[in-house]
Amino acid sequence: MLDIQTLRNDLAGVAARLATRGFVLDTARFEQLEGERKLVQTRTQELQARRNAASKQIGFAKSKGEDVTAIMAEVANLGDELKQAEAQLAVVLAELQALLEGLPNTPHESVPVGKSEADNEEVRKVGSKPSFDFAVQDHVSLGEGLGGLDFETAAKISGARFSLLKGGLARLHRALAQFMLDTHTDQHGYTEVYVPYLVNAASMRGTGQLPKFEEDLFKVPRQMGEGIENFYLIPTAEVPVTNMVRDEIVPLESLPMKFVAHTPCFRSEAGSAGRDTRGMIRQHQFDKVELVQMVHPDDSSAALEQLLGHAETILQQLGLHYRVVKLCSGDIGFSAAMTYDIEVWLPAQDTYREISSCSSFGAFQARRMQARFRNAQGKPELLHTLNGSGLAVGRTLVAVLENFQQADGSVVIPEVLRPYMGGLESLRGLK
RNA sequence: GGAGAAGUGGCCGAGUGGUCGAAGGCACUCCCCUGCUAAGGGAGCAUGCGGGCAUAAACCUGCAUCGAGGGUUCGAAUCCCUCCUUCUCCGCCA
Repeated sequence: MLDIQTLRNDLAGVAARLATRGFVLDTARFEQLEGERKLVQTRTQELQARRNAASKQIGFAKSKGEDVTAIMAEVANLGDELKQAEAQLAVVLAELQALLEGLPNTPHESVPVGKSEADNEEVRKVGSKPSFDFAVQDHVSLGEGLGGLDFETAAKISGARFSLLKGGLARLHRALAQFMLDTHTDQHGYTEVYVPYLVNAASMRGTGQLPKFEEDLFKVPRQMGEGIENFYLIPTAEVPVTNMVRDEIVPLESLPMKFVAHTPCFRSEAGSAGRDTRGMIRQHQFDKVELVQMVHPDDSSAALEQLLGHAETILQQLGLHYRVVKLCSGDIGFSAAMTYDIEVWLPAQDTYREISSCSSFGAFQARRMQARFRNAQGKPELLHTLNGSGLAVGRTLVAVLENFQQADGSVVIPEVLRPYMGGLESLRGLK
């Protein structure tokens, strides 16, 4: 959520910055709502003040045994007017809030201006493309050849966009997650957390998935008293982990907070019918190791570079070729102020595919969540949040399969994973 | 699932219709005293949103907030209803 003060003080400026990401801010509507709010709020508070003063008088007079009928009569007339004003105020505030919650974050000043993916900036390439003297297979035929990847059974059990891993492949998948977790906890100073996979609407609102992107989420209705309230399956660990600090005021000394979590992620992929239908690239369920940081506002830029480096370490240690892309203003996500994508080389597709997305959100999420720290002056101040995949486990598995495949259809296991694989050096025809 | 108890500021904890946004304590900040450690005295110290303000801080002021949402009342932390959460006991269970 953007700071309403900023909107009041520099509406045109905010509109211009939002325009760089292709968002049109209805400034006239904001001004109209804001004007109405000011009017109604002032009037409501005036009425409340009068009522409070009169009530106080009544109490005071009664305690002295005086007659209060005169004041009572005066206050009685206030009632209806006040109720009406309060109701009107509630409506205006709700509209204003809805408008505010629908506004995306303003891009950081360093973000390149652009319309789409095509305008993203390549920051660097690391490593080099592997060369093959045979016709490469994609991960689907490799996995099926190894007997460890079974989409048909997954489809029978659940439907399209699910996968089933077996034997060595299932273990490799687990090994990847373990390796990532161990690296981030042992070498990068993150605290591992295990978190709920079903969260409430307030949490989704806090990180910005709600109210705008409900169609991307899996909803689980449940009976709550007389009504229905929804749980939501997390689309990323960012949601539960970041919401750990919702409605909290943490001490200055606790910053930066760095958490890592391995969770499944669930996405309805509502808008992507027909895209990436083959293989494990785009699934309703996939595992991800997620890095989350809560930092002092002064440190968030440096923290993003650091977090990006942590994610890159995984690819480097696995020996995978990748590039880092800085997303342009038109391509960054709703809540993000700045985003780097890490794209891994996939030889069978002859292209780079996103395997991690590292973003800084400034105070955008913190403001929605009222997540604060006590600053040096002792005053509560919004903290800054960041997160990034480190990495998407399913896509990493795809990358390992495709990049380390051999002519005979076997796959060499990267050395750093072998301790997690019982010393196994390659996957071949496992049952 | 059944029975009971409880949810108050950073923390502990008083408060059952009226100068209560809230006693007292701890923690914290400032000052005084004290030649270490410790102790003593005084003051300050919730959050959000408005207005003063055309701008940052400070300050003054109004409103709201005592788990959440409704209700009763001139007035609710306090009474009523619904819900949520936590704790204890019983049952069930990975």
